[in-house]
Amino acid sequence: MDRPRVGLKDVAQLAGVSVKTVSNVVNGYVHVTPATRIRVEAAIKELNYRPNLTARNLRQGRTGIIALAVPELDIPYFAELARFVVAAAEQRGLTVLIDQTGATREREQLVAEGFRAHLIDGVIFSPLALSSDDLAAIWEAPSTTASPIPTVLLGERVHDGPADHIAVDNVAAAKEATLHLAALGRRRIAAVGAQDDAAAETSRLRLEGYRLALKEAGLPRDDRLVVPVEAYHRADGAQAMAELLDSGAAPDAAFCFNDLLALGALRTLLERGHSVPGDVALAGFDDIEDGRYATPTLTTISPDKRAIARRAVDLLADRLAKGPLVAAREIEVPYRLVVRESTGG
Amino acid sequence: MDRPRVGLKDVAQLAGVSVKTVSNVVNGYVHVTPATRIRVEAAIKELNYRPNLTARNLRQGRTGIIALAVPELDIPYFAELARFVVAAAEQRGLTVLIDQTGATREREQLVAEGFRAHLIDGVIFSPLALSSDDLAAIWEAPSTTASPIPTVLLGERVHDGPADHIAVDNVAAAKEATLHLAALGRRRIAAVGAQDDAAAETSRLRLEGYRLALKEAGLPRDDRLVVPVEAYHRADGAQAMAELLDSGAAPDAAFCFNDLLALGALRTLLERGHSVPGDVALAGFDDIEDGRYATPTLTTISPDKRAIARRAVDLLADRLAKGPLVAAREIEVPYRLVVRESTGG
DNA sequence: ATCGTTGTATTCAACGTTGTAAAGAACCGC
DNA sequence: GCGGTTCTTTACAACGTTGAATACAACGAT
Repeated sequence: MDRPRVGLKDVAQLAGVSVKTVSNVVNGYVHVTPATRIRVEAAIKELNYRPNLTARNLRQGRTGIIALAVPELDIPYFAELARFVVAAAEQRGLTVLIDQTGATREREQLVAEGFRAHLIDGVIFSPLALSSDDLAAIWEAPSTTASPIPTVLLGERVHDGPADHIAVDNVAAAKEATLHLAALGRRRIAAVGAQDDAAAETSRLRLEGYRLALKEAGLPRDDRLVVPVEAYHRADGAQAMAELLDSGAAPDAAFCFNDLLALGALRTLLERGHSVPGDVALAGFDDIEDGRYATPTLTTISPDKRAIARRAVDLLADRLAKGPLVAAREIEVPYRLVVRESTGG
Repeated sequence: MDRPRVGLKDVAQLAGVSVKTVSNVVNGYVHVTPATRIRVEAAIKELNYRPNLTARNLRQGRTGIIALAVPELDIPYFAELARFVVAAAEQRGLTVLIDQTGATREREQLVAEGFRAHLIDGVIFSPLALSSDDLAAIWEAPSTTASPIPTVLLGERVHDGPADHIAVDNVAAAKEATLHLAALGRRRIAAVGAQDDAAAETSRLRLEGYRLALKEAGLPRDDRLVVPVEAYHRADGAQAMAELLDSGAAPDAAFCFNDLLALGALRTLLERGHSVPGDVALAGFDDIEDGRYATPTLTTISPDKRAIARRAVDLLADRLAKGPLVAAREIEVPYRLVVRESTGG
């Protein structure tokens, strides 16, 4: 490693001024003579000086890095979200470090406990494996002294926790999607994506919305139409739909708890010669780009991902500035039902 | 910010030893009496001490962070790649910071010039907008003193540059895909994804492979079958296929330079009532999960993404350890043609 | 002239960590 | 016991930066 490290000191020497003056120039401090400023800038250029961010961070006690903790990057919803988060953070001068939890309890726990503390200022966290109770437990007794790392939660909500929270109204959205299917005249509407796991808050809420919709539409509740899944990937959707068809439950529509499940289900339906939406209408959740190019295109609930990202970064930046004094905030972002071909749009 | 920062000092005081001793315990230094070790560990636990990575990094001159610079995270190929890179890096104790260039010259230039120097130790870089010449130019005259940041290039290759390089044999792969289409008896095979931009090395190589295949199969070269695109997204593929069909070029197959283009093209074909592979057979490149669930499923070239990621991290880690002395290395990773329904597999 | 005021530049200490050198303790062989 | 070795711990100085306090001019206003 023979990289010749250039520091303020070297620049100062070359320009014939003090270290601090160079620092002032670099940071755009006002009271510097044009003459010295020019001299210093020339020296900076000549030596190709770059401020050492590590040192700056150490001095200032903050790193300007925030973490985005998501299950997996190759889940399109999270990839799209990540893009918006990175963009929003950049606008505020923050750098995003992405942490993949793989949706495992172990890794999510690390995140909640402040893994990489001192390296990141805060975290935007989308937990899947941890329940609200888990999170609450971690935050209540992490230690006697340190307060938890500033956190913005996406999806899960922790009552009375220190973290801000952003989400769409899952119940209302799921209900609206299901009602849309009912409005097409479908009577045997399946729900794909139930999860036993107590941690699966999202699944619970969407199932609740689905059931409310059935009731409101005057449709009977038939639990054979509710299909559990391992995870929310295409493969799970495909398998779930296969089970559903094999079970003889004879659905004429399905509300899938996310778009990947819907795309998997779609694949199974088409593979077996069913027509969509003719035989079975399909609706998903997330509005990933994928669904806009599937054939048929996918009806879905479209949460405002840009808003989620922007507000998450805003909340976090605000909390970083103001400290843990600010009470936890609760933000609801809008969504809309996008009707496409898979429900005969 | 009333986060009570706990440092080695505090632990040392509580345990009644020197700061350095605590540091030794933390770093697993051998010569520490069991007795003191226990005392120190107790103190660490009581205060919930976490080493300040920033300070450690400053002291050691390296951060343990590497950047992965990709065009956009929500391009599935890069999302999948990112997942593998993050995983591989973690195994080596490195943290990955993801930089989105948006495929813009400006941002890619920053990356090549060592943006965030001092914050990252090295970078795995997948350039789209910069040509080999651009990169070479940047590396040759960045400054008289500083050497460029350790870099592993994915895709683009810079002759005689200081960066390691990893890629599949684009020409051979493209040729194989095209020959596969020819072997089905297709005679009017289109190429979707040409780009005028001199920077588009990937496009050039795949086009070359396509043309070699035509020659080898004894098919005439018809440039009306070569369709240029703006970018490599689904929308571009959809539009390109529309133009192709409208132009009267009457293709009976298309080799798309990536899977997203193929999926876009597929959408257009189905939307207009053409059958795939009946009327037009389709092949893509990248083997993103998406293509495995499309209907029809997508024939594609599958580069070994896990290998790309692992080797990229290996090369970078090696270079970090050994410094710029090591000569630039050239790695070719394997690929295979995966035949699926879109070519009647 | 003298005193403040304002503008410019500097010195000093500190952020939390670790490498180096060296001090102190314990033990060995003679 | 004495010099020498090994083990354990420590003091100190750095890494590169910036905030606080301060020195030094130059300038009006008294």
